[in-house]
Amino acid sequence: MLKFKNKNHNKIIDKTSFTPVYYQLVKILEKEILNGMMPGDALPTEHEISVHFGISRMTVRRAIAQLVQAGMVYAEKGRGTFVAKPQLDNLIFELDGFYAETQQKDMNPNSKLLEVRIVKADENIFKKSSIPIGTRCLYFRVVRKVGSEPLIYETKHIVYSKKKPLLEAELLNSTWSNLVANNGNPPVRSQKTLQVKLLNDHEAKALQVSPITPAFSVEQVFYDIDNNPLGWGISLYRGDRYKITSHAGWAGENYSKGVDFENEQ
Amino acid sequence: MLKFKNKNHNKIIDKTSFTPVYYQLVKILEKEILNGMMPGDALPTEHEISVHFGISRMTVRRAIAQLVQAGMVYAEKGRGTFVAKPQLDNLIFELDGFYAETQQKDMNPNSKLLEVRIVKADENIFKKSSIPIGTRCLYFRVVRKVGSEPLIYETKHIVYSKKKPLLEAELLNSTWSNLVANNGNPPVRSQKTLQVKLLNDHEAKALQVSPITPAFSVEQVFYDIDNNPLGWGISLYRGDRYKITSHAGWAGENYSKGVDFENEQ
DNA sequence: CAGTGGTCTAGACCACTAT
DNA sequence: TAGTGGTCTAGACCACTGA
Repeated sequence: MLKFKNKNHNKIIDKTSFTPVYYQLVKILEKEILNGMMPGDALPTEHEISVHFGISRMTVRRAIAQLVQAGMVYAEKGRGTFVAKPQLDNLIFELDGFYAETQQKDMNPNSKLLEVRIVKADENIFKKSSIPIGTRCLYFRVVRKVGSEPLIYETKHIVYSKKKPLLEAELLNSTWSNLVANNGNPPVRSQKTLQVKLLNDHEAKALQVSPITPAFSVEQVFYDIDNNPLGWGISLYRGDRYKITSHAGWAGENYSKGVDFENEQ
Repeated sequence: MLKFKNKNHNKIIDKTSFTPVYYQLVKILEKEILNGMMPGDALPTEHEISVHFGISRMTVRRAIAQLVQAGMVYAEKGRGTFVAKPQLDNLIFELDGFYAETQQKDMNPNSKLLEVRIVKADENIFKKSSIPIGTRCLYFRVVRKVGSEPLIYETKHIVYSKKKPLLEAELLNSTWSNLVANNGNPPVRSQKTLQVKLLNDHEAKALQVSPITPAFSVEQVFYDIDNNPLGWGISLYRGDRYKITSHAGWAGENYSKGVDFENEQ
């Protein structure tokens, strides 16, 4: 019997199952680690595991690789594989939902185009985005609402091409990267900066809040494959309405992560 | 000769090299994709690649798996493997540096303990952290500075155990998760919330800024393996000094990501 | 020295896609 | 039906660790 440090292991792998063997093993090892193993404890060797379950060592390695990827274990050449200490001090926030959350949920999301026009990039735009001075850009401002409540204020510049004129509906509904891709030269990378800012009078008015309301500022620059800037935008998210949650470590069943914008306090 | 859509491929794999074959192939494929392939284009089949380079299909699969992991390509059963469209609209910010950056850089980082005492968890603490009302907690407040400039204001509660008394130096210098681990019941997961807040008078005074300064608020709760809360803390980062940068898409050489706290604007 | 994880091979069978 | 990616095997050799 294979010993997982504290107790005999009696799980079995069903080779006829539709779920892959390596994945069954991942789940077995996860459970074994969660129930009674401590950081630093050694897992059985790959050879032991493969013999015990009657599977190939390559399959065992695939399962372990997945646990390494998840940060649950680490392997050391010539020594063994060990339970890792959960990494809890690094903070990773995913802001996918910043946009998506407002869109779903039959909350009547809607947007208002405040201004559109063609501008030539000036010193300021160049400094922020490295778009060369004089470049013709499509400039527009949008307020995004849920119901009658404004939540996001966006200011964007897109390097202009006559190829395809953009319709108002596109400006409001396309994703940022799709808009930037408009001229056929697709963006392949983007640089983002997250800051906190106090809204100025103008922004506060557009968002219908008092001018001293704090806000998340997300600034993005998109580049094509040759590192030419294609677009630059700043989105302001009302700080009184948005918070970002994140989770780290060995997730239990109740894993969650996302953005709320309907919060107390 | 293997055709990578646009041109003949003349790279070669050195099987005697110290760098693994699969990794050489990853780099070759990356270069091939960056130079002239577009999202949606098909890669050569795994079989074609293995024959062309004279390597096993399993090794080819390992290289491709790495590209899938990186989000550069995607595979479809029965169809083939294709170049992916870079995901640029989801925002992922890593705040590892929030702490680390201030520590390095011979910038004379230093911390000041404002208060320590034992408290019993009240209604408010319970609501924020789910630490049961009445639980004895170590409560302390710290200001972290670089040189003479205060940057971070922290308020923390740790579920108290008599096991190991904590020294002042530990409170100031240990990582948050190490402090929480003090009582021998290690934290295995944490929940975090990022918000923007206006500093109140008390916080602003501690950070030596005007009270209407906005700040990042990072709130963390640590749990043990049985989902018992072990600690709860709020860190306030001066919004005028911190910004968080992030990068997405097909990284060129000049990949960068992190936290700056010495910024213009 | 024996044991470990890291790499790699040359097959095999499968489910799926397209024709 | 032919071709694709997904899984799995039973070996092999290597570099590294520890006694």
